[in-house]
Amino acid sequence: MPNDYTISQLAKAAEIPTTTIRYYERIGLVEPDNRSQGNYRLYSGESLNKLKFIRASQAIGFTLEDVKALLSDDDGSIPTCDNVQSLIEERLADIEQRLKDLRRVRKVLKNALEQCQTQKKTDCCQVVAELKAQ
Amino acid sequence: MPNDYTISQLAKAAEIPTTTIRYYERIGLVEPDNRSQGNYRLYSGESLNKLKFIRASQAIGFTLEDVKALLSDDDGSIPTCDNVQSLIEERLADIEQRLKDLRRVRKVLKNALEQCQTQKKTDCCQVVAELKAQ
DNA sequence: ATCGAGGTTGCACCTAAGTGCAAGGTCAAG
DNA sequence: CTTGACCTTGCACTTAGGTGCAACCTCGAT
Repeated sequence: MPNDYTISQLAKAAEIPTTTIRYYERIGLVEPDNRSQGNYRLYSGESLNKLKFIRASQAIGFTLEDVKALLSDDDGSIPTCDNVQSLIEERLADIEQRLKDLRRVRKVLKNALEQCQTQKKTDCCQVVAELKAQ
Repeated sequence: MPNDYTISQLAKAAEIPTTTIRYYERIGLVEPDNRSQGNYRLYSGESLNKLKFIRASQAIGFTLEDVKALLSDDDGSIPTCDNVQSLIEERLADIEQRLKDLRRVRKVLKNALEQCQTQKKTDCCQVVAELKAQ
């Protein structure tokens, strides 16, 4: 793991646009570890890990605000167990709810589609009316 | 079903803020059926149905753009069967994918939480490191 | 020394689905 | 005829997660 990335090297390694990395800096997520003479941002391998962590966290549904909370406490220190645990629990509850909603919606749509198909297209748009009645 | 609602009467009946109704008008979703002398918007029961339909469609995951397509074709006429059907099919595929993603995420989070709990809180934030490895 | 690639900053803009506000017009009751 | 509730318009702002651009700076190679 090299220890001095320019922003575009980091971007390439993390598969994130440089503009997005600067955006993360703006919102206080990732800071360069250093600056070159010419004021170029310089990053360590740590930063690469951090970026990967951010993307992984996003992929499992955390917002960037959540990630910020996961990465550091209010006072800038390491987050407490309770913080981490309750964030995870919140996300889980959230996900269960979304699963429930999606299954309900899937049922409605499947019904509608079936209607759509059995109507032999003579009055498929009946379906729209059906949806109205939901 | 009365036949002349002012905007706030309609809003109350549909349980949608007046501001939102005006917003729907701005984006071409719902137009008042008439105007009073004083230039007040006047709506019919049809409009009430339309609003209910919009909310029902949103609840099953259609965007307002989708709803627009469901409510009228490009030329302003009734949508064709094919239009309706393919919109529904798209939404279904979408939902299946989201269900898959959410189940995966749920698994990751459940693992993390378990780690979190079995660590007896001595090093709960290990979990963060685990997530990094995803 | 100069050229092009890549860096810097600040600022504006994007989507989606609204919300908020100000300045003014209307309506019904008292 | 005034008061208060409701309506009108237009415009700006919101959240989240970025993208795009202009004007300028730096670096390495030729």
